[in-house]
Amino acid sequence: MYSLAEENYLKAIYHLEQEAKGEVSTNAIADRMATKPSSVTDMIQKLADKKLLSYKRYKGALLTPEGRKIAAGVIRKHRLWEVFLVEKLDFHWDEVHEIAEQLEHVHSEKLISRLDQFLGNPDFDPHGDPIPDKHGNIKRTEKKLLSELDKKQRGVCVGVKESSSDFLQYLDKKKITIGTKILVLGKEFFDGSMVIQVGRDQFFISKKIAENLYVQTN
Amino acid sequence: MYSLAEENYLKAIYHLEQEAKGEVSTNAIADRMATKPSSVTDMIQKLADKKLLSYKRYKGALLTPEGRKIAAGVIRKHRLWEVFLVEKLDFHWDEVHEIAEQLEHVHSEKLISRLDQFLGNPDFDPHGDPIPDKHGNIKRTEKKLLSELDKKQRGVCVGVKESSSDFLQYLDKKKITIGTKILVLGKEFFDGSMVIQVGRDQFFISKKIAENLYVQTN
DNA sequence: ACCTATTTTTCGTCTTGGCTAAAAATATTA
DNA sequence: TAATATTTTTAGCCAAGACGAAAAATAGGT
Repeated sequence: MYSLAEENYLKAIYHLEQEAKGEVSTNAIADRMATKPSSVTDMIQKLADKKLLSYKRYKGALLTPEGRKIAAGVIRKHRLWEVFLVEKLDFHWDEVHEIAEQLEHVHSEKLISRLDQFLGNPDFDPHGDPIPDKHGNIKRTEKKLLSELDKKQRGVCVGVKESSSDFLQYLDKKKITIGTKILVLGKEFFDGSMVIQVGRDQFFISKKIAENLYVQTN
Repeated sequence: MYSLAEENYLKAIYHLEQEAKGEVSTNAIADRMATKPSSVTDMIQKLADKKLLSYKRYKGALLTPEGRKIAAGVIRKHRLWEVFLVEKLDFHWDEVHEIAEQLEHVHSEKLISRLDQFLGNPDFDPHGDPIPDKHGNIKRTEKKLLSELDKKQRGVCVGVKESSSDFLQYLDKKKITIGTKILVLGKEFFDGSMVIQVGRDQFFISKKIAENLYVQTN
């Protein structure tokens, strides 16, 4: 059984590995966890002793398969609880993160498998992020950023890159959610802005919006 | 926001106050929490500083209204989560305690009020214990021990005193659960044993069983 | 290659919540 | 009431996880 602090470090390192592909630096971990580099060094040495990651002084950290499995387990729990909060307790998708941060540390294999079943074995969380299975494997989809689409292409919203409250509320206002179909009506190459169609509405979106919305094209 | 340790102390003291009516001794708290008296002294001094309980050296502890409110809040969460586990995730009532011990420390007012609503605002947990409302008030029922009933009296099972796994499994085997109607067919004054009727079955129960089963008579 | 800036680590310290051993207060019993 | 037993507190210590300051290693620029 791993401590809350250990689980949070593993999770953060897991995410940083995905984003950066390769060793994760002490500073990067400190930034993401809002802690100090010296604290990070302490902890990654401890996690290295426990064989959850490999670490050479000054060279950054890389999760071992065991460490990765534990991190994926925490992320699995986090995302399942988010589904629960949104689907069953009618929370809005921009208010579930903090609560899931707490729920993800409840230890019970049986609880999480029952929860998974209760929710209908969902593959994605309310933000469109994939939920690892009990072995830590993730079903990856071919998703791209809306900004990568060209004029007249269609896509289905499957997630967001940024998930700040402001951004999620913007999407809500525009009636964009997971599963929403989007058609690109026009694209301005000068500033990357677009005009898109959502349902019967047509409107303008900035490059910044388009670069933070994942869509699936089929 | 109170720490996990603080919440657990408050909860333990709350329960001991109910059972013993009056100041709670250092040793009693240490026993219940499987910790040492010296640790208890440290913590109750800390809680007294925070005005969550009143404490005079060598005289035991008594919760303040504020401390009692917090304790009741933790118990409310514990019991609501137990209902969730049994009603929604099909857990057996003898396996939910440990999980609820973890879930009860998740902090979110909104979560717990939504959960309450989702569960249909239950008044009792799966063991028949009352669930405090959001203000910490408990709806007490006139429950008595089965052992207090006389021959030919009827009662409805509303809870258990002991909730050991062995006992709960015994009840399960005998098809006794919350809401089960019980008729006392005979009572032996020599050893306190009884013959009771449950549904179409009639069987013998020992004094020990009868003293650990709460019933409501009406 | 050298000097400087940045990153990372080490070291000593802090807080929380435990513990043991010993001292102090209270309770009990002769 | 005096002696003893029990309970409670105090004091010093430990581990986890965080911090800042200073030292060490690496990276960059010339």
